[in-house]
Amino acid sequence: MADVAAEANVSVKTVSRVVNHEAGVRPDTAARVVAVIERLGFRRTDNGRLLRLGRTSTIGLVVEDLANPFYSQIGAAVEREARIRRHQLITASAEGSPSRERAVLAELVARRVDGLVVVPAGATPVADADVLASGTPIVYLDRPVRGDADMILSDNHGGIRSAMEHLVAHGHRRVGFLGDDPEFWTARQRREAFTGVHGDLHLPDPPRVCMGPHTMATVGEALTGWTSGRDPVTAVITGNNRITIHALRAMRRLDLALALVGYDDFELADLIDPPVTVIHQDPAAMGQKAAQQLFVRLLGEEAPATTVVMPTRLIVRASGRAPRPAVTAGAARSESGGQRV
Amino acid sequence: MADVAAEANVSVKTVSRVVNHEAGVRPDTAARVVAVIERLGFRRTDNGRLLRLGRTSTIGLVVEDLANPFYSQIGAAVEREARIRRHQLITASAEGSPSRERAVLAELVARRVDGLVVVPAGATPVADADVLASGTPIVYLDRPVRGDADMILSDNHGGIRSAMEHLVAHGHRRVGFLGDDPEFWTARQRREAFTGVHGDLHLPDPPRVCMGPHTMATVGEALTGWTSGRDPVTAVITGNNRITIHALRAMRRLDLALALVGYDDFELADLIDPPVTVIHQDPAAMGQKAAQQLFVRLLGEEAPATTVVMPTRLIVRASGRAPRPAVTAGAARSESGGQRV
DNA sequence: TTGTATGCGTTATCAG
DNA sequence: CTGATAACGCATACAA
Repeated sequence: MADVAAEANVSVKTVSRVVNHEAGVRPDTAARVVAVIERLGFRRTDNGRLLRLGRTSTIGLVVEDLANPFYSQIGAAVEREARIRRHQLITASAEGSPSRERAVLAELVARRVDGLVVVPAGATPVADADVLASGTPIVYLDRPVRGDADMILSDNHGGIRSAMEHLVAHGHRRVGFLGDDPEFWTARQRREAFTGVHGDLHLPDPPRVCMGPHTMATVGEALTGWTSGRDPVTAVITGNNRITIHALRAMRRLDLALALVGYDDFELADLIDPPVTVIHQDPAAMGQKAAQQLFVRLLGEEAPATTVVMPTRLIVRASGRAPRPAVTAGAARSESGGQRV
Repeated sequence: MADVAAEANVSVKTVSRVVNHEAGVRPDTAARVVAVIERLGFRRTDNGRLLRLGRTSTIGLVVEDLANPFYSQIGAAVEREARIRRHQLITASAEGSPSRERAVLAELVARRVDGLVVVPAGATPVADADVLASGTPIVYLDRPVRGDADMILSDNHGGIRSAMEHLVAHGHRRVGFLGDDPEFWTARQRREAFTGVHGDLHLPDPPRVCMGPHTMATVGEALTGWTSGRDPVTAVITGNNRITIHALRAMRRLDLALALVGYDDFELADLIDPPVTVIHQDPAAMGQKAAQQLFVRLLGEEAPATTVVMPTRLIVRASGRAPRPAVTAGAARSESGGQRV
């Protein structure tokens, strides 16, 4: 900028004015400056500007794994909202580790991002002290934290309930729940919803629950156990998209034909045989909501922290009906008249 | 930092030394400073530091759509490489628009990212002039650009060839190609590979090609056309993951049972009926390679631009064999002895 | 061992 | 309308 100023025989401030389209520059002066800018190929650097302005026009997003479709859809939505508002998005994976999450947040705070959207890791997430101290606005997503903060959550209880009611309506009484690592709040939440609804619907005790972390092997073992004894399970609910996939593979490999409702919709769920009934949360909508809430804060809104619970929707395909004929599931009273699901 | 200095009765420089763990500070002084830092909750801001240092420890990633698994896997890999090297990653979606890509790149250059990984948009991408002028190291990914630059590409020709050889080995002679928008270089590349190999293998002319942009409807129309006349097509190759999915849905809806090989692997391809044979590119490996190459440049490597072509791998499942019995595919000489695929 | 002066690139203030 | 100067938060060179 100094170069341009020297070349155009004006002060840096005048160049600054031209670059920022500020009023109060004589047209011919402006034209001269513009010409020099073109000739020298000058581009304003944001660093100095942002240092001076005290903002970075940057927001940070911290999730567990950017490659997981659930998070990548959140990421795409947050980035879009940011771009609309001329902000840039720094993304980081915490890889499920609370300590890494703290480190990543510290780095983002050090960089003075204007705000943060975080899917918190760990068993009982606490509003991050560093972030709190820095005063950086933050919106937590998918899982709540102890402390006063904006949160966008999903209706886990409602999702599980809709799944179980669906299964029961199709004659299932013995339903198993394959949950994720109880380290995750959502996993515990869904487990509690499962046992709660299990009681409400007067299903035969004990409720079968197997929490993760899961691999296809652990899922397979659980399913084998649940189906090999007396009173075999005829349906399972899986606690998230990864476990759904493990379960589908395990069922395929073990040649089990259980009814299934999966948490999280996934692409191609309709092309699997049978098409998979799922509890749909809308990650794009959640991400958008979180970003919007963050920008409300960035605009100086001082209202008390809000918690938004986003609804889920049961997408009925076929896997929630009675098991396939291959299995002799005496207890399952199929309602769908021999439909091969 | 000035506050801390004042409070501890030392100079800013001493605080700086303590913060950066530089040698040459008396332990008791350091302790005093640390105490004040704790008390005031001081955290160094990167802005000033980076302004002074002339680097930002930030790299940028520009792709078409962060929610597409192909790109989100690239994003996760690039972010991981960046994090290992204590850099942060700014991601942006160009949404397939060259003008938006230019705008996004200009913003990243203005922010003085240290380097860029870009999946270029547009028909004939040219090394971005702004980026070039700024001297920002850049690695292009998945599609080449005119001009001298590092590129990580995928072996599109080899991928298509492996798919066609597989289909021919399973008795198919009339194969259709459903490509993406010829706007994309990869789409054109794969189309050319298809027609080239089609000739090499002496398959009956004319080669059936239908380029996008595609919806399930356009894919359905193409498939209907190809299968309804005489000399019906018995197998199709799809040009990327989105088109594969359109094709699967269309075939399901139209009750067509064509052999299929899809470009790009996708989760659950093995659970579809029949399991989908795919040409696998490894987006994570491509992203990692691109980031590694970028960091080589960031370390000052001055070697001439390199182009790396990553191999593809045919993952054989079942969909590439003869069509299902439902179709009377006289021309398809199944080799798999009645196996029900 | 510690401090002073200076500069990174930009914008704000206020005087001309 | 234009410019000189200070300031943003930090690091470097050099001096004490």
